[in-house]
Amino acid sequence: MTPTETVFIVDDDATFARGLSRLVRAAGWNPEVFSSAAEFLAHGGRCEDGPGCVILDVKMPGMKGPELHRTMLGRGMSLPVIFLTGHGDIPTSVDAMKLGAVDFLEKPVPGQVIVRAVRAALDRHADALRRESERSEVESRLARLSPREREVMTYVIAGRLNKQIAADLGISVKTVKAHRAKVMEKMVADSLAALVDLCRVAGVGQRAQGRPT
Amino acid sequence: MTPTETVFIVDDDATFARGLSRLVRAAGWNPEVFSSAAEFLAHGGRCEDGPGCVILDVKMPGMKGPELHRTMLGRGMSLPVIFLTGHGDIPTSVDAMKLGAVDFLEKPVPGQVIVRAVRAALDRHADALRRESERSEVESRLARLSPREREVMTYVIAGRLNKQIAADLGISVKTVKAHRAKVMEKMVADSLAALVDLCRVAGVGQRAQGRPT
DNA sequence: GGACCCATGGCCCCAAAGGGCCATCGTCGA
DNA sequence: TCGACGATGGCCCTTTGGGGCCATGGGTCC
Repeated sequence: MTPTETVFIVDDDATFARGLSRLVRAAGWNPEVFSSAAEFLAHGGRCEDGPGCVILDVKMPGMKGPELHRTMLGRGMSLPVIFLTGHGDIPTSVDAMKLGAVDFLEKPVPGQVIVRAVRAALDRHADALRRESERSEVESRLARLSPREREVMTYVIAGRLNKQIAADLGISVKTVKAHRAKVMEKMVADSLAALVDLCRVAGVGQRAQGRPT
Repeated sequence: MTPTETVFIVDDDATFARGLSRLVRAAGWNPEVFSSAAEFLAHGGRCEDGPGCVILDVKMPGMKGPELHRTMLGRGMSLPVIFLTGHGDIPTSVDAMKLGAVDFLEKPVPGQVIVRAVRAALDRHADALRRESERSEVESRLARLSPREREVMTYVIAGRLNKQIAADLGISVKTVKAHRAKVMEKMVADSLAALVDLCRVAGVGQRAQGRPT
């Protein structure tokens, strides 16, 4: 079964939201409607089993769409945002896009346009989730390393030889080997190349040698 | 000396362009004015010695700003674009931002706002140039590899042992070693880690092992 | 035709990495 | 206090990788 793709709809206009909800359902996604930013934030925008996105009304009583967008970013929520607005202006749309909104549409919007935007948003989120899951997997492995192991690892992925690392750290080659072996085991890397890749995924220790000219 | 930062101004309104030009110069950058998209394209937007950006008027006789933007992207020009417009609309601004425009401003714009946008655009371009120069350096090294060497390299950065590569290619370990040595020499990599890094910069052969769960 | 590059590979040797076995300390939690 | 674990390291042996030296054969470019 296809993992459920959830489309959160945050709009104070119940009638409009219902229409959107139907559209979303008809397109094969799972709509969830909220009538205010606060209500949405209380729920947390969790969509356990798959990618999702949010369709935000710009103009709502209480917290406005753009403000909610910023709040979401501040909380580290990666849910892509699509704005819908009745009376938007350029600065608002530009700011929204700068912050990574997928689209900024003016009502009335043809259903097809919304569907396309949602599709793009869901795809983007699916990518983000993939990258994030890889990254967090690597992070959890990194977390299992002892400080010393991690230190040795940074030397290893910098291309240093065991003897050099030993000299730098003032310890014996045997000990470096021991740490190194532990690193490979804990990181579940079966080769130096794999270890370097894993570290790059997590953004650890860039560049093993001087940059090119 | 600071490398010259060039700000191309494409606007059919000569008076406005002159004002912009003065503003840009006062901010310490080098302005270059063009009165039409065609004129700018003919010049090519080359700014030899440093980062640059373009300030485009949306509404011009002949090719419009957004059209020029697309043309630039089609030609692989990495110059960041800032739009200025008198009568813009949301779809235009949103499309421009989706295509990577740095900003989309409505006239009249406070000089300070323009300066900030240009600063951001120049910084972005400087980054892009840095990455591009690294990338092209690696590409040129890759281009020096013989097909066989490159083939061997993909196995190497996938974490395969020489004996495994030899078996896979049906050749002797000695030959693999020879190719491998040539690869390290031509790529100017002094360690496996460095080689992997170089390849990642150029987007060659991702992931040395299965992805995490 | 000679210079050069590429692909191939045998022989040999050394350096480096991997790993087993064992041992000592010190810390920390049960 | 015992046991787990991290850090350290000696000894030893095997597998790999790196290179030197040399050779063959096939192309290509002046």
